[in-house]
Amino acid sequence: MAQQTEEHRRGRLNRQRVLQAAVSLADEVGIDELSMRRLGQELGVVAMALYKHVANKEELLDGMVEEIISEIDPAVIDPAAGGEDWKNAVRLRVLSARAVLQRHRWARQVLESRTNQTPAVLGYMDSFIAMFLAGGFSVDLTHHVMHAMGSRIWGFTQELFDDSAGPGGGTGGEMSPEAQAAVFEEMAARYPNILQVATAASHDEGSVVGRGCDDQFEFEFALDLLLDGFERLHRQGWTSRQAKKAQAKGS
Amino acid sequence: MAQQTEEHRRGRLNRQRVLQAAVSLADEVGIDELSMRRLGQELGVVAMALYKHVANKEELLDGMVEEIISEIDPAVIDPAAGGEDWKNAVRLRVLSARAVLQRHRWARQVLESRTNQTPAVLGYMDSFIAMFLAGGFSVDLTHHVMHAMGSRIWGFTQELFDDSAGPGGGTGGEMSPEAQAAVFEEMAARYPNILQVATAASHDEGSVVGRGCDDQFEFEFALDLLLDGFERLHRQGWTSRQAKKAQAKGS
DNA sequence: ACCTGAACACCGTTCAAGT
DNA sequence: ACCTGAACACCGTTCAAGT
Repeated sequence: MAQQTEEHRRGRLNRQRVLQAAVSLADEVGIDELSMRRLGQELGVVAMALYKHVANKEELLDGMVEEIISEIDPAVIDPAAGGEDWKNAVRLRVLSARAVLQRHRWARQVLESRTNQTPAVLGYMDSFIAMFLAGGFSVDLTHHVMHAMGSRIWGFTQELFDDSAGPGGGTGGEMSPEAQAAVFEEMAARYPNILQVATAASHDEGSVVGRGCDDQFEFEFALDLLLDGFERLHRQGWTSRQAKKAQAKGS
Repeated sequence: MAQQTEEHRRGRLNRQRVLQAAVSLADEVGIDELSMRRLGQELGVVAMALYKHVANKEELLDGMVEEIISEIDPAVIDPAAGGEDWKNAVRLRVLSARAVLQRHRWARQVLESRTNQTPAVLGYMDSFIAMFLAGGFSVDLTHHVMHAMGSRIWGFTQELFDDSAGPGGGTGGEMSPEAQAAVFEEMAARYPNILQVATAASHDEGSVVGRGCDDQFEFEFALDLLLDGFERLHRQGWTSRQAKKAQAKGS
C-alpha cells in the first residue's frame, strides 16, 4: 500500500497493461508472491477488477508466457539462415530463449507447470520445427528430435538441484569452519562419489565443496551433445521404423 | 468425511505412517488436492497434529520423495554389473526409476519444484555417479554427464505439452466432426509445421490430429542419444579443459 | 507426549451492487 | 462498461490449552 507509482491512474486497465504489470511484478518479487490481490494492488485496483481483463489466474499465467515469448523471436534469428545451417540456427535460437528466460526467472517454473497450447507457444514451436525441416530432416526424425529437445527449446533444463547451495545443505555460507569440516567428513563417508565430482568441479581448488557449477557451460554441453546426435541420425537417414525393426531383431 | 477406513485408529501416528498416507493420498487424488487438512482427515486426526511428526509441508514433500526413492533401488540393479557395462546399468536404472515415477504421477512435479538435498536424493545421485566412474569415466566427464542427464536420472523429461490432448486444444474429444475440421483448417493455416509432424506421428493414419505420442519411445530415444554421446566422448578421452581451449581457438 | 480449537494471515473466485 | 465489497471455501501455520 502507498506504493502506487505514477504507473497507475494511467487511464483504464486493459489486458495488455495487466499482463505487463504481472510480468514485471513477477520479475521483482517472484512467482510465489504473485497473487491476484497483490497484482491488483500494484495496479491501484482491487483484485476482482482483474477478472474483467483475464478470465482467471491460469489465463494470466498463459498471457505472461506469451509476453516473454515475444521477447525471444526478434532476436538473433536470421530467417535466411536455416538450410544447411540448421544446427547453428537452432543453437542461436535456443540460446536467445535462454537469455530471455534468465531475465524472467519465474518463467521456467510457469512453463514447466503449464500445458501450454496458446497461440504464442504453438507459433514458437512451429517455427522451431521449421528449422529442422529446412535443414532437410524428415518429418519423422523431426518429431522425435522435438521430443528430445523438450524444455530445451526454451533454453532451460531441469537442474538436479538448485546450485546456490553446496551439496552439503542449503546453508553452507553461514557455517563455521569447524561445522563445514564436519559436513565434509560426513559427505566423504556417505556420498564419496558426489564429493569427488563436486570438488573436481570447484575451480578454486581450496574450497571444500564445489559451489557454483557453470550453468551456461553445462547447458551448452548437453545441447551440443543432442545436436550432434541429431546430425548423425540425419546423415544416416534414420527413421523410427528402421529403429523398430532393428530393435525387434536385436534384443 | 466419513471416509475413515480401518486404516486409522491403528494406534498412534508416527512419521512413517504420515508419509505413507501422504504418498497414497497423492496417488489417489493428485498433489494439488494434498493439503495438510485433508491428509489429517485421512488419518482421522486434525491437521495440526501432523506438525508433531513433520516440521512443515516442505518436509512432508521431501519425505514423500524419500519414500518413492526407496522403491527404485531394489529394482533391476545388479551391483556386479557396472564396469564395461555402465551403459546398460544406467539404462536399466533410469527405466526402473521411470516405472516408479509412473506409478506416482505427482512425484515428477514435486521433484521439479524441489531443491532436493535430502539423504535419499544424495544417496541416489551418489550411486548414479558410481556407475559412470565404474565405467571408467573421468571425474570431469562424469560431472558434465550428470548435468546433461538432469531430471532424466529420475526417468522423466520435461514434455513440451501434456499429451492427453491433441495439438489443437484441450478438448478435442468433445468436438463435433465439423468443429474438428475447422480446427484442422485453422491449424493448417497457422501452424503448418506442427501439423505435419503431428499427423505423421499418428499411427492410425485416418485420424485428423496425431493424438498420443509414444512417451516411452520418445524417452528412450533421447536417453539413448545422450548415452551414445557420452560413450563417444568417453572413448575420445574428452575433457572440459580441451573443449575450452578448442573454443578459445575456434570461434 | 501427543492431540485439539481457535485464530491469523493469507489464497482464487462468485456475485450482486454501485458508478 | 468498468470497478467494488462482502462473502465463500479454501490454504499453511502458531500457540495456548486440553488429556
